[in-house]
Amino acid sequence: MTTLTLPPQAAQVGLAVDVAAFAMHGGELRVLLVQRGTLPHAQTWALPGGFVHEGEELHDAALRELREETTINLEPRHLEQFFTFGAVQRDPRGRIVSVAHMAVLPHGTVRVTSGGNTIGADWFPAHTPPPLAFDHADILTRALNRLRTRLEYAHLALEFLPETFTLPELQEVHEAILNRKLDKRNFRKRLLAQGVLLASGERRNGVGRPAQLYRRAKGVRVPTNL
Amino acid sequence: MTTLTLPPQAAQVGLAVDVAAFAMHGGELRVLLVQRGTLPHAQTWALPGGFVHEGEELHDAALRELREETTINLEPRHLEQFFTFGAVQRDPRGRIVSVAHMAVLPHGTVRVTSGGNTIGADWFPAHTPPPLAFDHADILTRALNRLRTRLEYAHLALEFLPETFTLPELQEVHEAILNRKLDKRNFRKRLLAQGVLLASGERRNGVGRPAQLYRRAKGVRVPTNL
DNA sequence: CCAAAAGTGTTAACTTTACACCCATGT
DNA sequence: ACATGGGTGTAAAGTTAACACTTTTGG
Repeated sequence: MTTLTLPPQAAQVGLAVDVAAFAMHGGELRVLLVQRGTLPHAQTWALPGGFVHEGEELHDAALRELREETTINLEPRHLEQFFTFGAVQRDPRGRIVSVAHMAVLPHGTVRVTSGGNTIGADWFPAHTPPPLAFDHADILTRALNRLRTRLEYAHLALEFLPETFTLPELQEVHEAILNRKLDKRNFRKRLLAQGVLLASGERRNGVGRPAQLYRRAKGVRVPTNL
Repeated sequence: MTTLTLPPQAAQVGLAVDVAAFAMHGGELRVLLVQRGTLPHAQTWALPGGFVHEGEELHDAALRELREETTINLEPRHLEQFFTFGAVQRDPRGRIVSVAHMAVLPHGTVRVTSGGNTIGADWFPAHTPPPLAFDHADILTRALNRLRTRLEYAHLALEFLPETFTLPELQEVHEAILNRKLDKRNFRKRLLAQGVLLASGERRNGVGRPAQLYRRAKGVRVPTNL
C-alpha cells in the first residue's frame, strides 16, 4: 500500500461507493437492497456499497460492490455516478464520503443472494422502500430523480428490457419510473418519431392480440456523460 | 485528529474540492483561475481547490478554498457540487479524489489577489481558457454544462447580476452562458411570462434610451438541489 | 437631428394533449 | 362468441421561432 502524504490539516476520510440499482419486476420499478450483517445499523436494509480499494476506479468499485454483496447474475446496462454524499456525521464510524451511483439492470429473472457482510439481499419497490440505514433514503430519492431526468434525454428505458420488447412493455417501464400513467397513443407516436426503435417479427402473448416486437435501432447509444 | 479504522484493502485517498467559479466581466462569461506556486504543475493555471479539512463539510471546504486562494471580496451567490473526479492517475502525487463544485459570483468589480500556495489569480474567458493543470479542463467543461442546465430550470442567471438590473443585461448573461445570440423579443416575453421579475424605476445609461430596471420577484428562490 | 440602445406584436410552424373505437388472438 | 390486450388518427391548445419598426434619451 503506497502512502500518500497529506498536509497536516487534511481530513482523513474513508472513500466509499453506494449503488442504487434498479430493475423492473412485475410491472413495478424495484431497487436492490442488502440487509446489513454488521454494526452500525445491523439488520437494517441499505444500498449495496463499500470502500473503494487501492488503485481502483470509482466506477469499478461500484461494480464490484454490486457483485460482492448480492451475487447478481446480470451485468448492469448503465452505471453512472450522480452525487457525492459527504456530511460529516453521516456515518457514526467516522468521516466516510460516499460517491453514489445509479445502475440499471436488464430485465430477466434477476436473482440475488447475499454475499460479503450482508445477511440478505432482495428487491423492493423503489418508490416505497423500507426504512434504510445511514442517509440511504436521501441517496435513493436523488437516484430516482436522476433516473427520471435520464429517461428524457437518453434512451435509458431500453436498458431495462431484453433485446427485443413490445411497445406496451416499454411504456410500462416509463410509467413505473415516472410513477404515473401515460397516454398510449401519444407515447407510441413520440417514441416511434424519435427513430430509435426498429420493428421485427411478431410475438404471441398468453392472451389478447399479439404485440409487435421492436429492438433498438443500430447506432443508438446511451450517452455516458452529461 | 481522530483516527478512522478502515478495512485493510480500503484505499487511502486524499479528499479534495475544486471550484469552477463564474462571473460576468465586460459582457463575457469568465472563470476564476489561480496560478499554482508549487509542484506538480507549478506556474500552470488551475481551478481553485484543495484538501477537505477535519470535520469540515464539502460545501464549506469549497467556500474556504475559494477565499483562501483568491481573496475574493464577494460571497458566491450559488455553490453546488456537480461531479466527483476520482480517476486513479489524475494526480501524480497519489490517489486524490476531487468533489468538483460550480459557483456563481455576483456582478461587481470582483478583484482577486493570490493567497495560499498560489502566485496569481485572475479571470479568464470561460469558453476559451488557458491550458489547465491536472484534469481541470474536463472539470471546467462539465461545470459549463451544469451551468447551462441550471439556466433553464432555476433562475441562476439572476445570480450574476446586482439586485437591480435591466433586461438587456439579463439577456447578456444568458447569451454569455449559452454562447449564442438570443432573440430580444422572445427572450423578454419568456422571462416576463415566468413572473420572476418585478419592475422598479428607470435608469439612465450613458447612451441610448434608458432601460427599465427590474429586481427578482419576492419568493423566487434558486433550488438548491435537483 | 443624429446616433445609440430599448422597447414592442403578429404570424406560422411545431409540439403537446385529449380522446374512443376497431383488431387479432386464445379459450 | 367473448374476453383480453394491441393498435390506430385527429383536432384543439399551447409553445416556440422568426421577423422590423418605433421610442427615448444624450450629444
